[in-house]
Amino acid sequence: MGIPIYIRIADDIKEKINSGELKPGDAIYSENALCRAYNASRMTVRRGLALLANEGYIYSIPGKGNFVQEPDHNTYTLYYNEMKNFISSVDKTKLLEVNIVLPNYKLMNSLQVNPNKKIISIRRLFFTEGEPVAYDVKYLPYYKGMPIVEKEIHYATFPEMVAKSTSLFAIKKQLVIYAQMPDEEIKKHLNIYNEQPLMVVEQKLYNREDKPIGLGITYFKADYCKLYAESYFSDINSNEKYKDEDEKN
Amino acid sequence: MGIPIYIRIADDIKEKINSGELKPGDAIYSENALCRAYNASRMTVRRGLALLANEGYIYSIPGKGNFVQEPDHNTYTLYYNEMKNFISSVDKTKLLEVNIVLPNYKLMNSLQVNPNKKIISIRRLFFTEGEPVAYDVKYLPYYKGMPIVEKEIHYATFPEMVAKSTSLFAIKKQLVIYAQMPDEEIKKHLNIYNEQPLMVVEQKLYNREDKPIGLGITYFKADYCKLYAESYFSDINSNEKYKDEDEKN
DNA sequence: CAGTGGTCTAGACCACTTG
DNA sequence: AAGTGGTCTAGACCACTGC
Repeated sequence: MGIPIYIRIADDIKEKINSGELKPGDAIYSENALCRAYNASRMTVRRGLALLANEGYIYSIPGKGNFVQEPDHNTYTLYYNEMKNFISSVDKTKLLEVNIVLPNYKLMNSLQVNPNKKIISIRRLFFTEGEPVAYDVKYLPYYKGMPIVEKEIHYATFPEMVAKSTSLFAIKKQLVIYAQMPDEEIKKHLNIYNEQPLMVVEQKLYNREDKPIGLGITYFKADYCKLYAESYFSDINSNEKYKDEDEKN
Repeated sequence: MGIPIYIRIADDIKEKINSGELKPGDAIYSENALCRAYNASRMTVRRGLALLANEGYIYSIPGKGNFVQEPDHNTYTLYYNEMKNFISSVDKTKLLEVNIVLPNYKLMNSLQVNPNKKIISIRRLFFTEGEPVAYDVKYLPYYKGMPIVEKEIHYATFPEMVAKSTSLFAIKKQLVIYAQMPDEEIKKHLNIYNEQPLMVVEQKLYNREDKPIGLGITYFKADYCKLYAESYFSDINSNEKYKDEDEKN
């Protein structure tokens, strides 16, 4: 049969955990016991256990054994792209303003810069099918040799704008998400006449040295922004390619 | 030196990727080449590469090689607990109503049940320091032997309420997050007198067979709900325990 | 002390891609 | 045919926990 042993081991144990036969805190059979049970070498058994550990199912205590992990049910995978969310896609942007400013107190704090540091501020409107759907402000501390091209200003997402020099891998990001009523200026830009709230997404970018390299605040018309998240582990179970054979058994 | 070889291999390659020396699409040295370079066996080299693959840095094509992955900069890790968010913690709940209802159209659709299926509906208020901060509704299809105890109704989070029978592992969850104005009933319950929006979080739970087993909708007063998310890979870099030694080099 | 997990080796065979 | 990654073995030594 084509299913690798380590996958079978992982799936079997996973099944025991999902079905409740093994509960958080319970010990797994020892690696040597699993070797005998599956007639496999220890490296193969350990590979199976490594899979489970990566997916958050088990943890190990050296000298004691492998144990079922308490699942973290507060952690989700969130998909967020300022230009493309669950219900709408930005197809046009309008540049309202590009400016060099000095930081106010909040910016100094957020970007960890001194009061004399020049900050590039970019204000944009996002459109979906002719309708203004979001008002967007980006602040980036100005560093030498920072090439901001017109095309980027219009269509690049924030990480793409900032990551010209370093690799996108190196960038750490934080989001803070909340609801808010629009002020008069935003109401004007987004054509809001009734009482309608905003979804606000603050995006903060850090470089490899944990230094802030950008702050973006996007104000979405509530109607045009739903965010979507799902359980952290969407079961990377028996790597798809074995799914069919799996069902036959 | 105490740092395992496979960690060193992974860190070295990670460094090349983070610094931009290796770009997405580039090929890594072959496994055999890395064996020679680090004077290590192939299993050890492969273990290092497995680390990188797990963290999304590289992927492999059998027969060809290992390649640097295009980073997914739209994926975040979101922390969400209905009882405890970024800025406030629920310290009291008030049960407004527990009811057995028949599903309306939206519920039938959401929970994939027929019109005669009995649904348990639970309406609660969440308080923080005496202040009502959220209005919460849960719908769970009623199944035999479903023990809902008073204590759970007050203080359990949704996954905990539902997961009495199966393991929490088996539960898949989806969140949809949006902003909305409160209707009159919610305004009343949450003591909202001015124009203040709500953060709404819909939480849908599925069992192992992908069948919906619960729908929860939580309406937070905007002031009391900020959600927080960060880059998917918070650098599980050189496993903490090696951090110090790492810096010495 | 025996048993556990953590690291590592030096081979093997396979399926695949490339020239 | 040579090189690549994918799976697997049968050992080894270590540090650790428990009795």
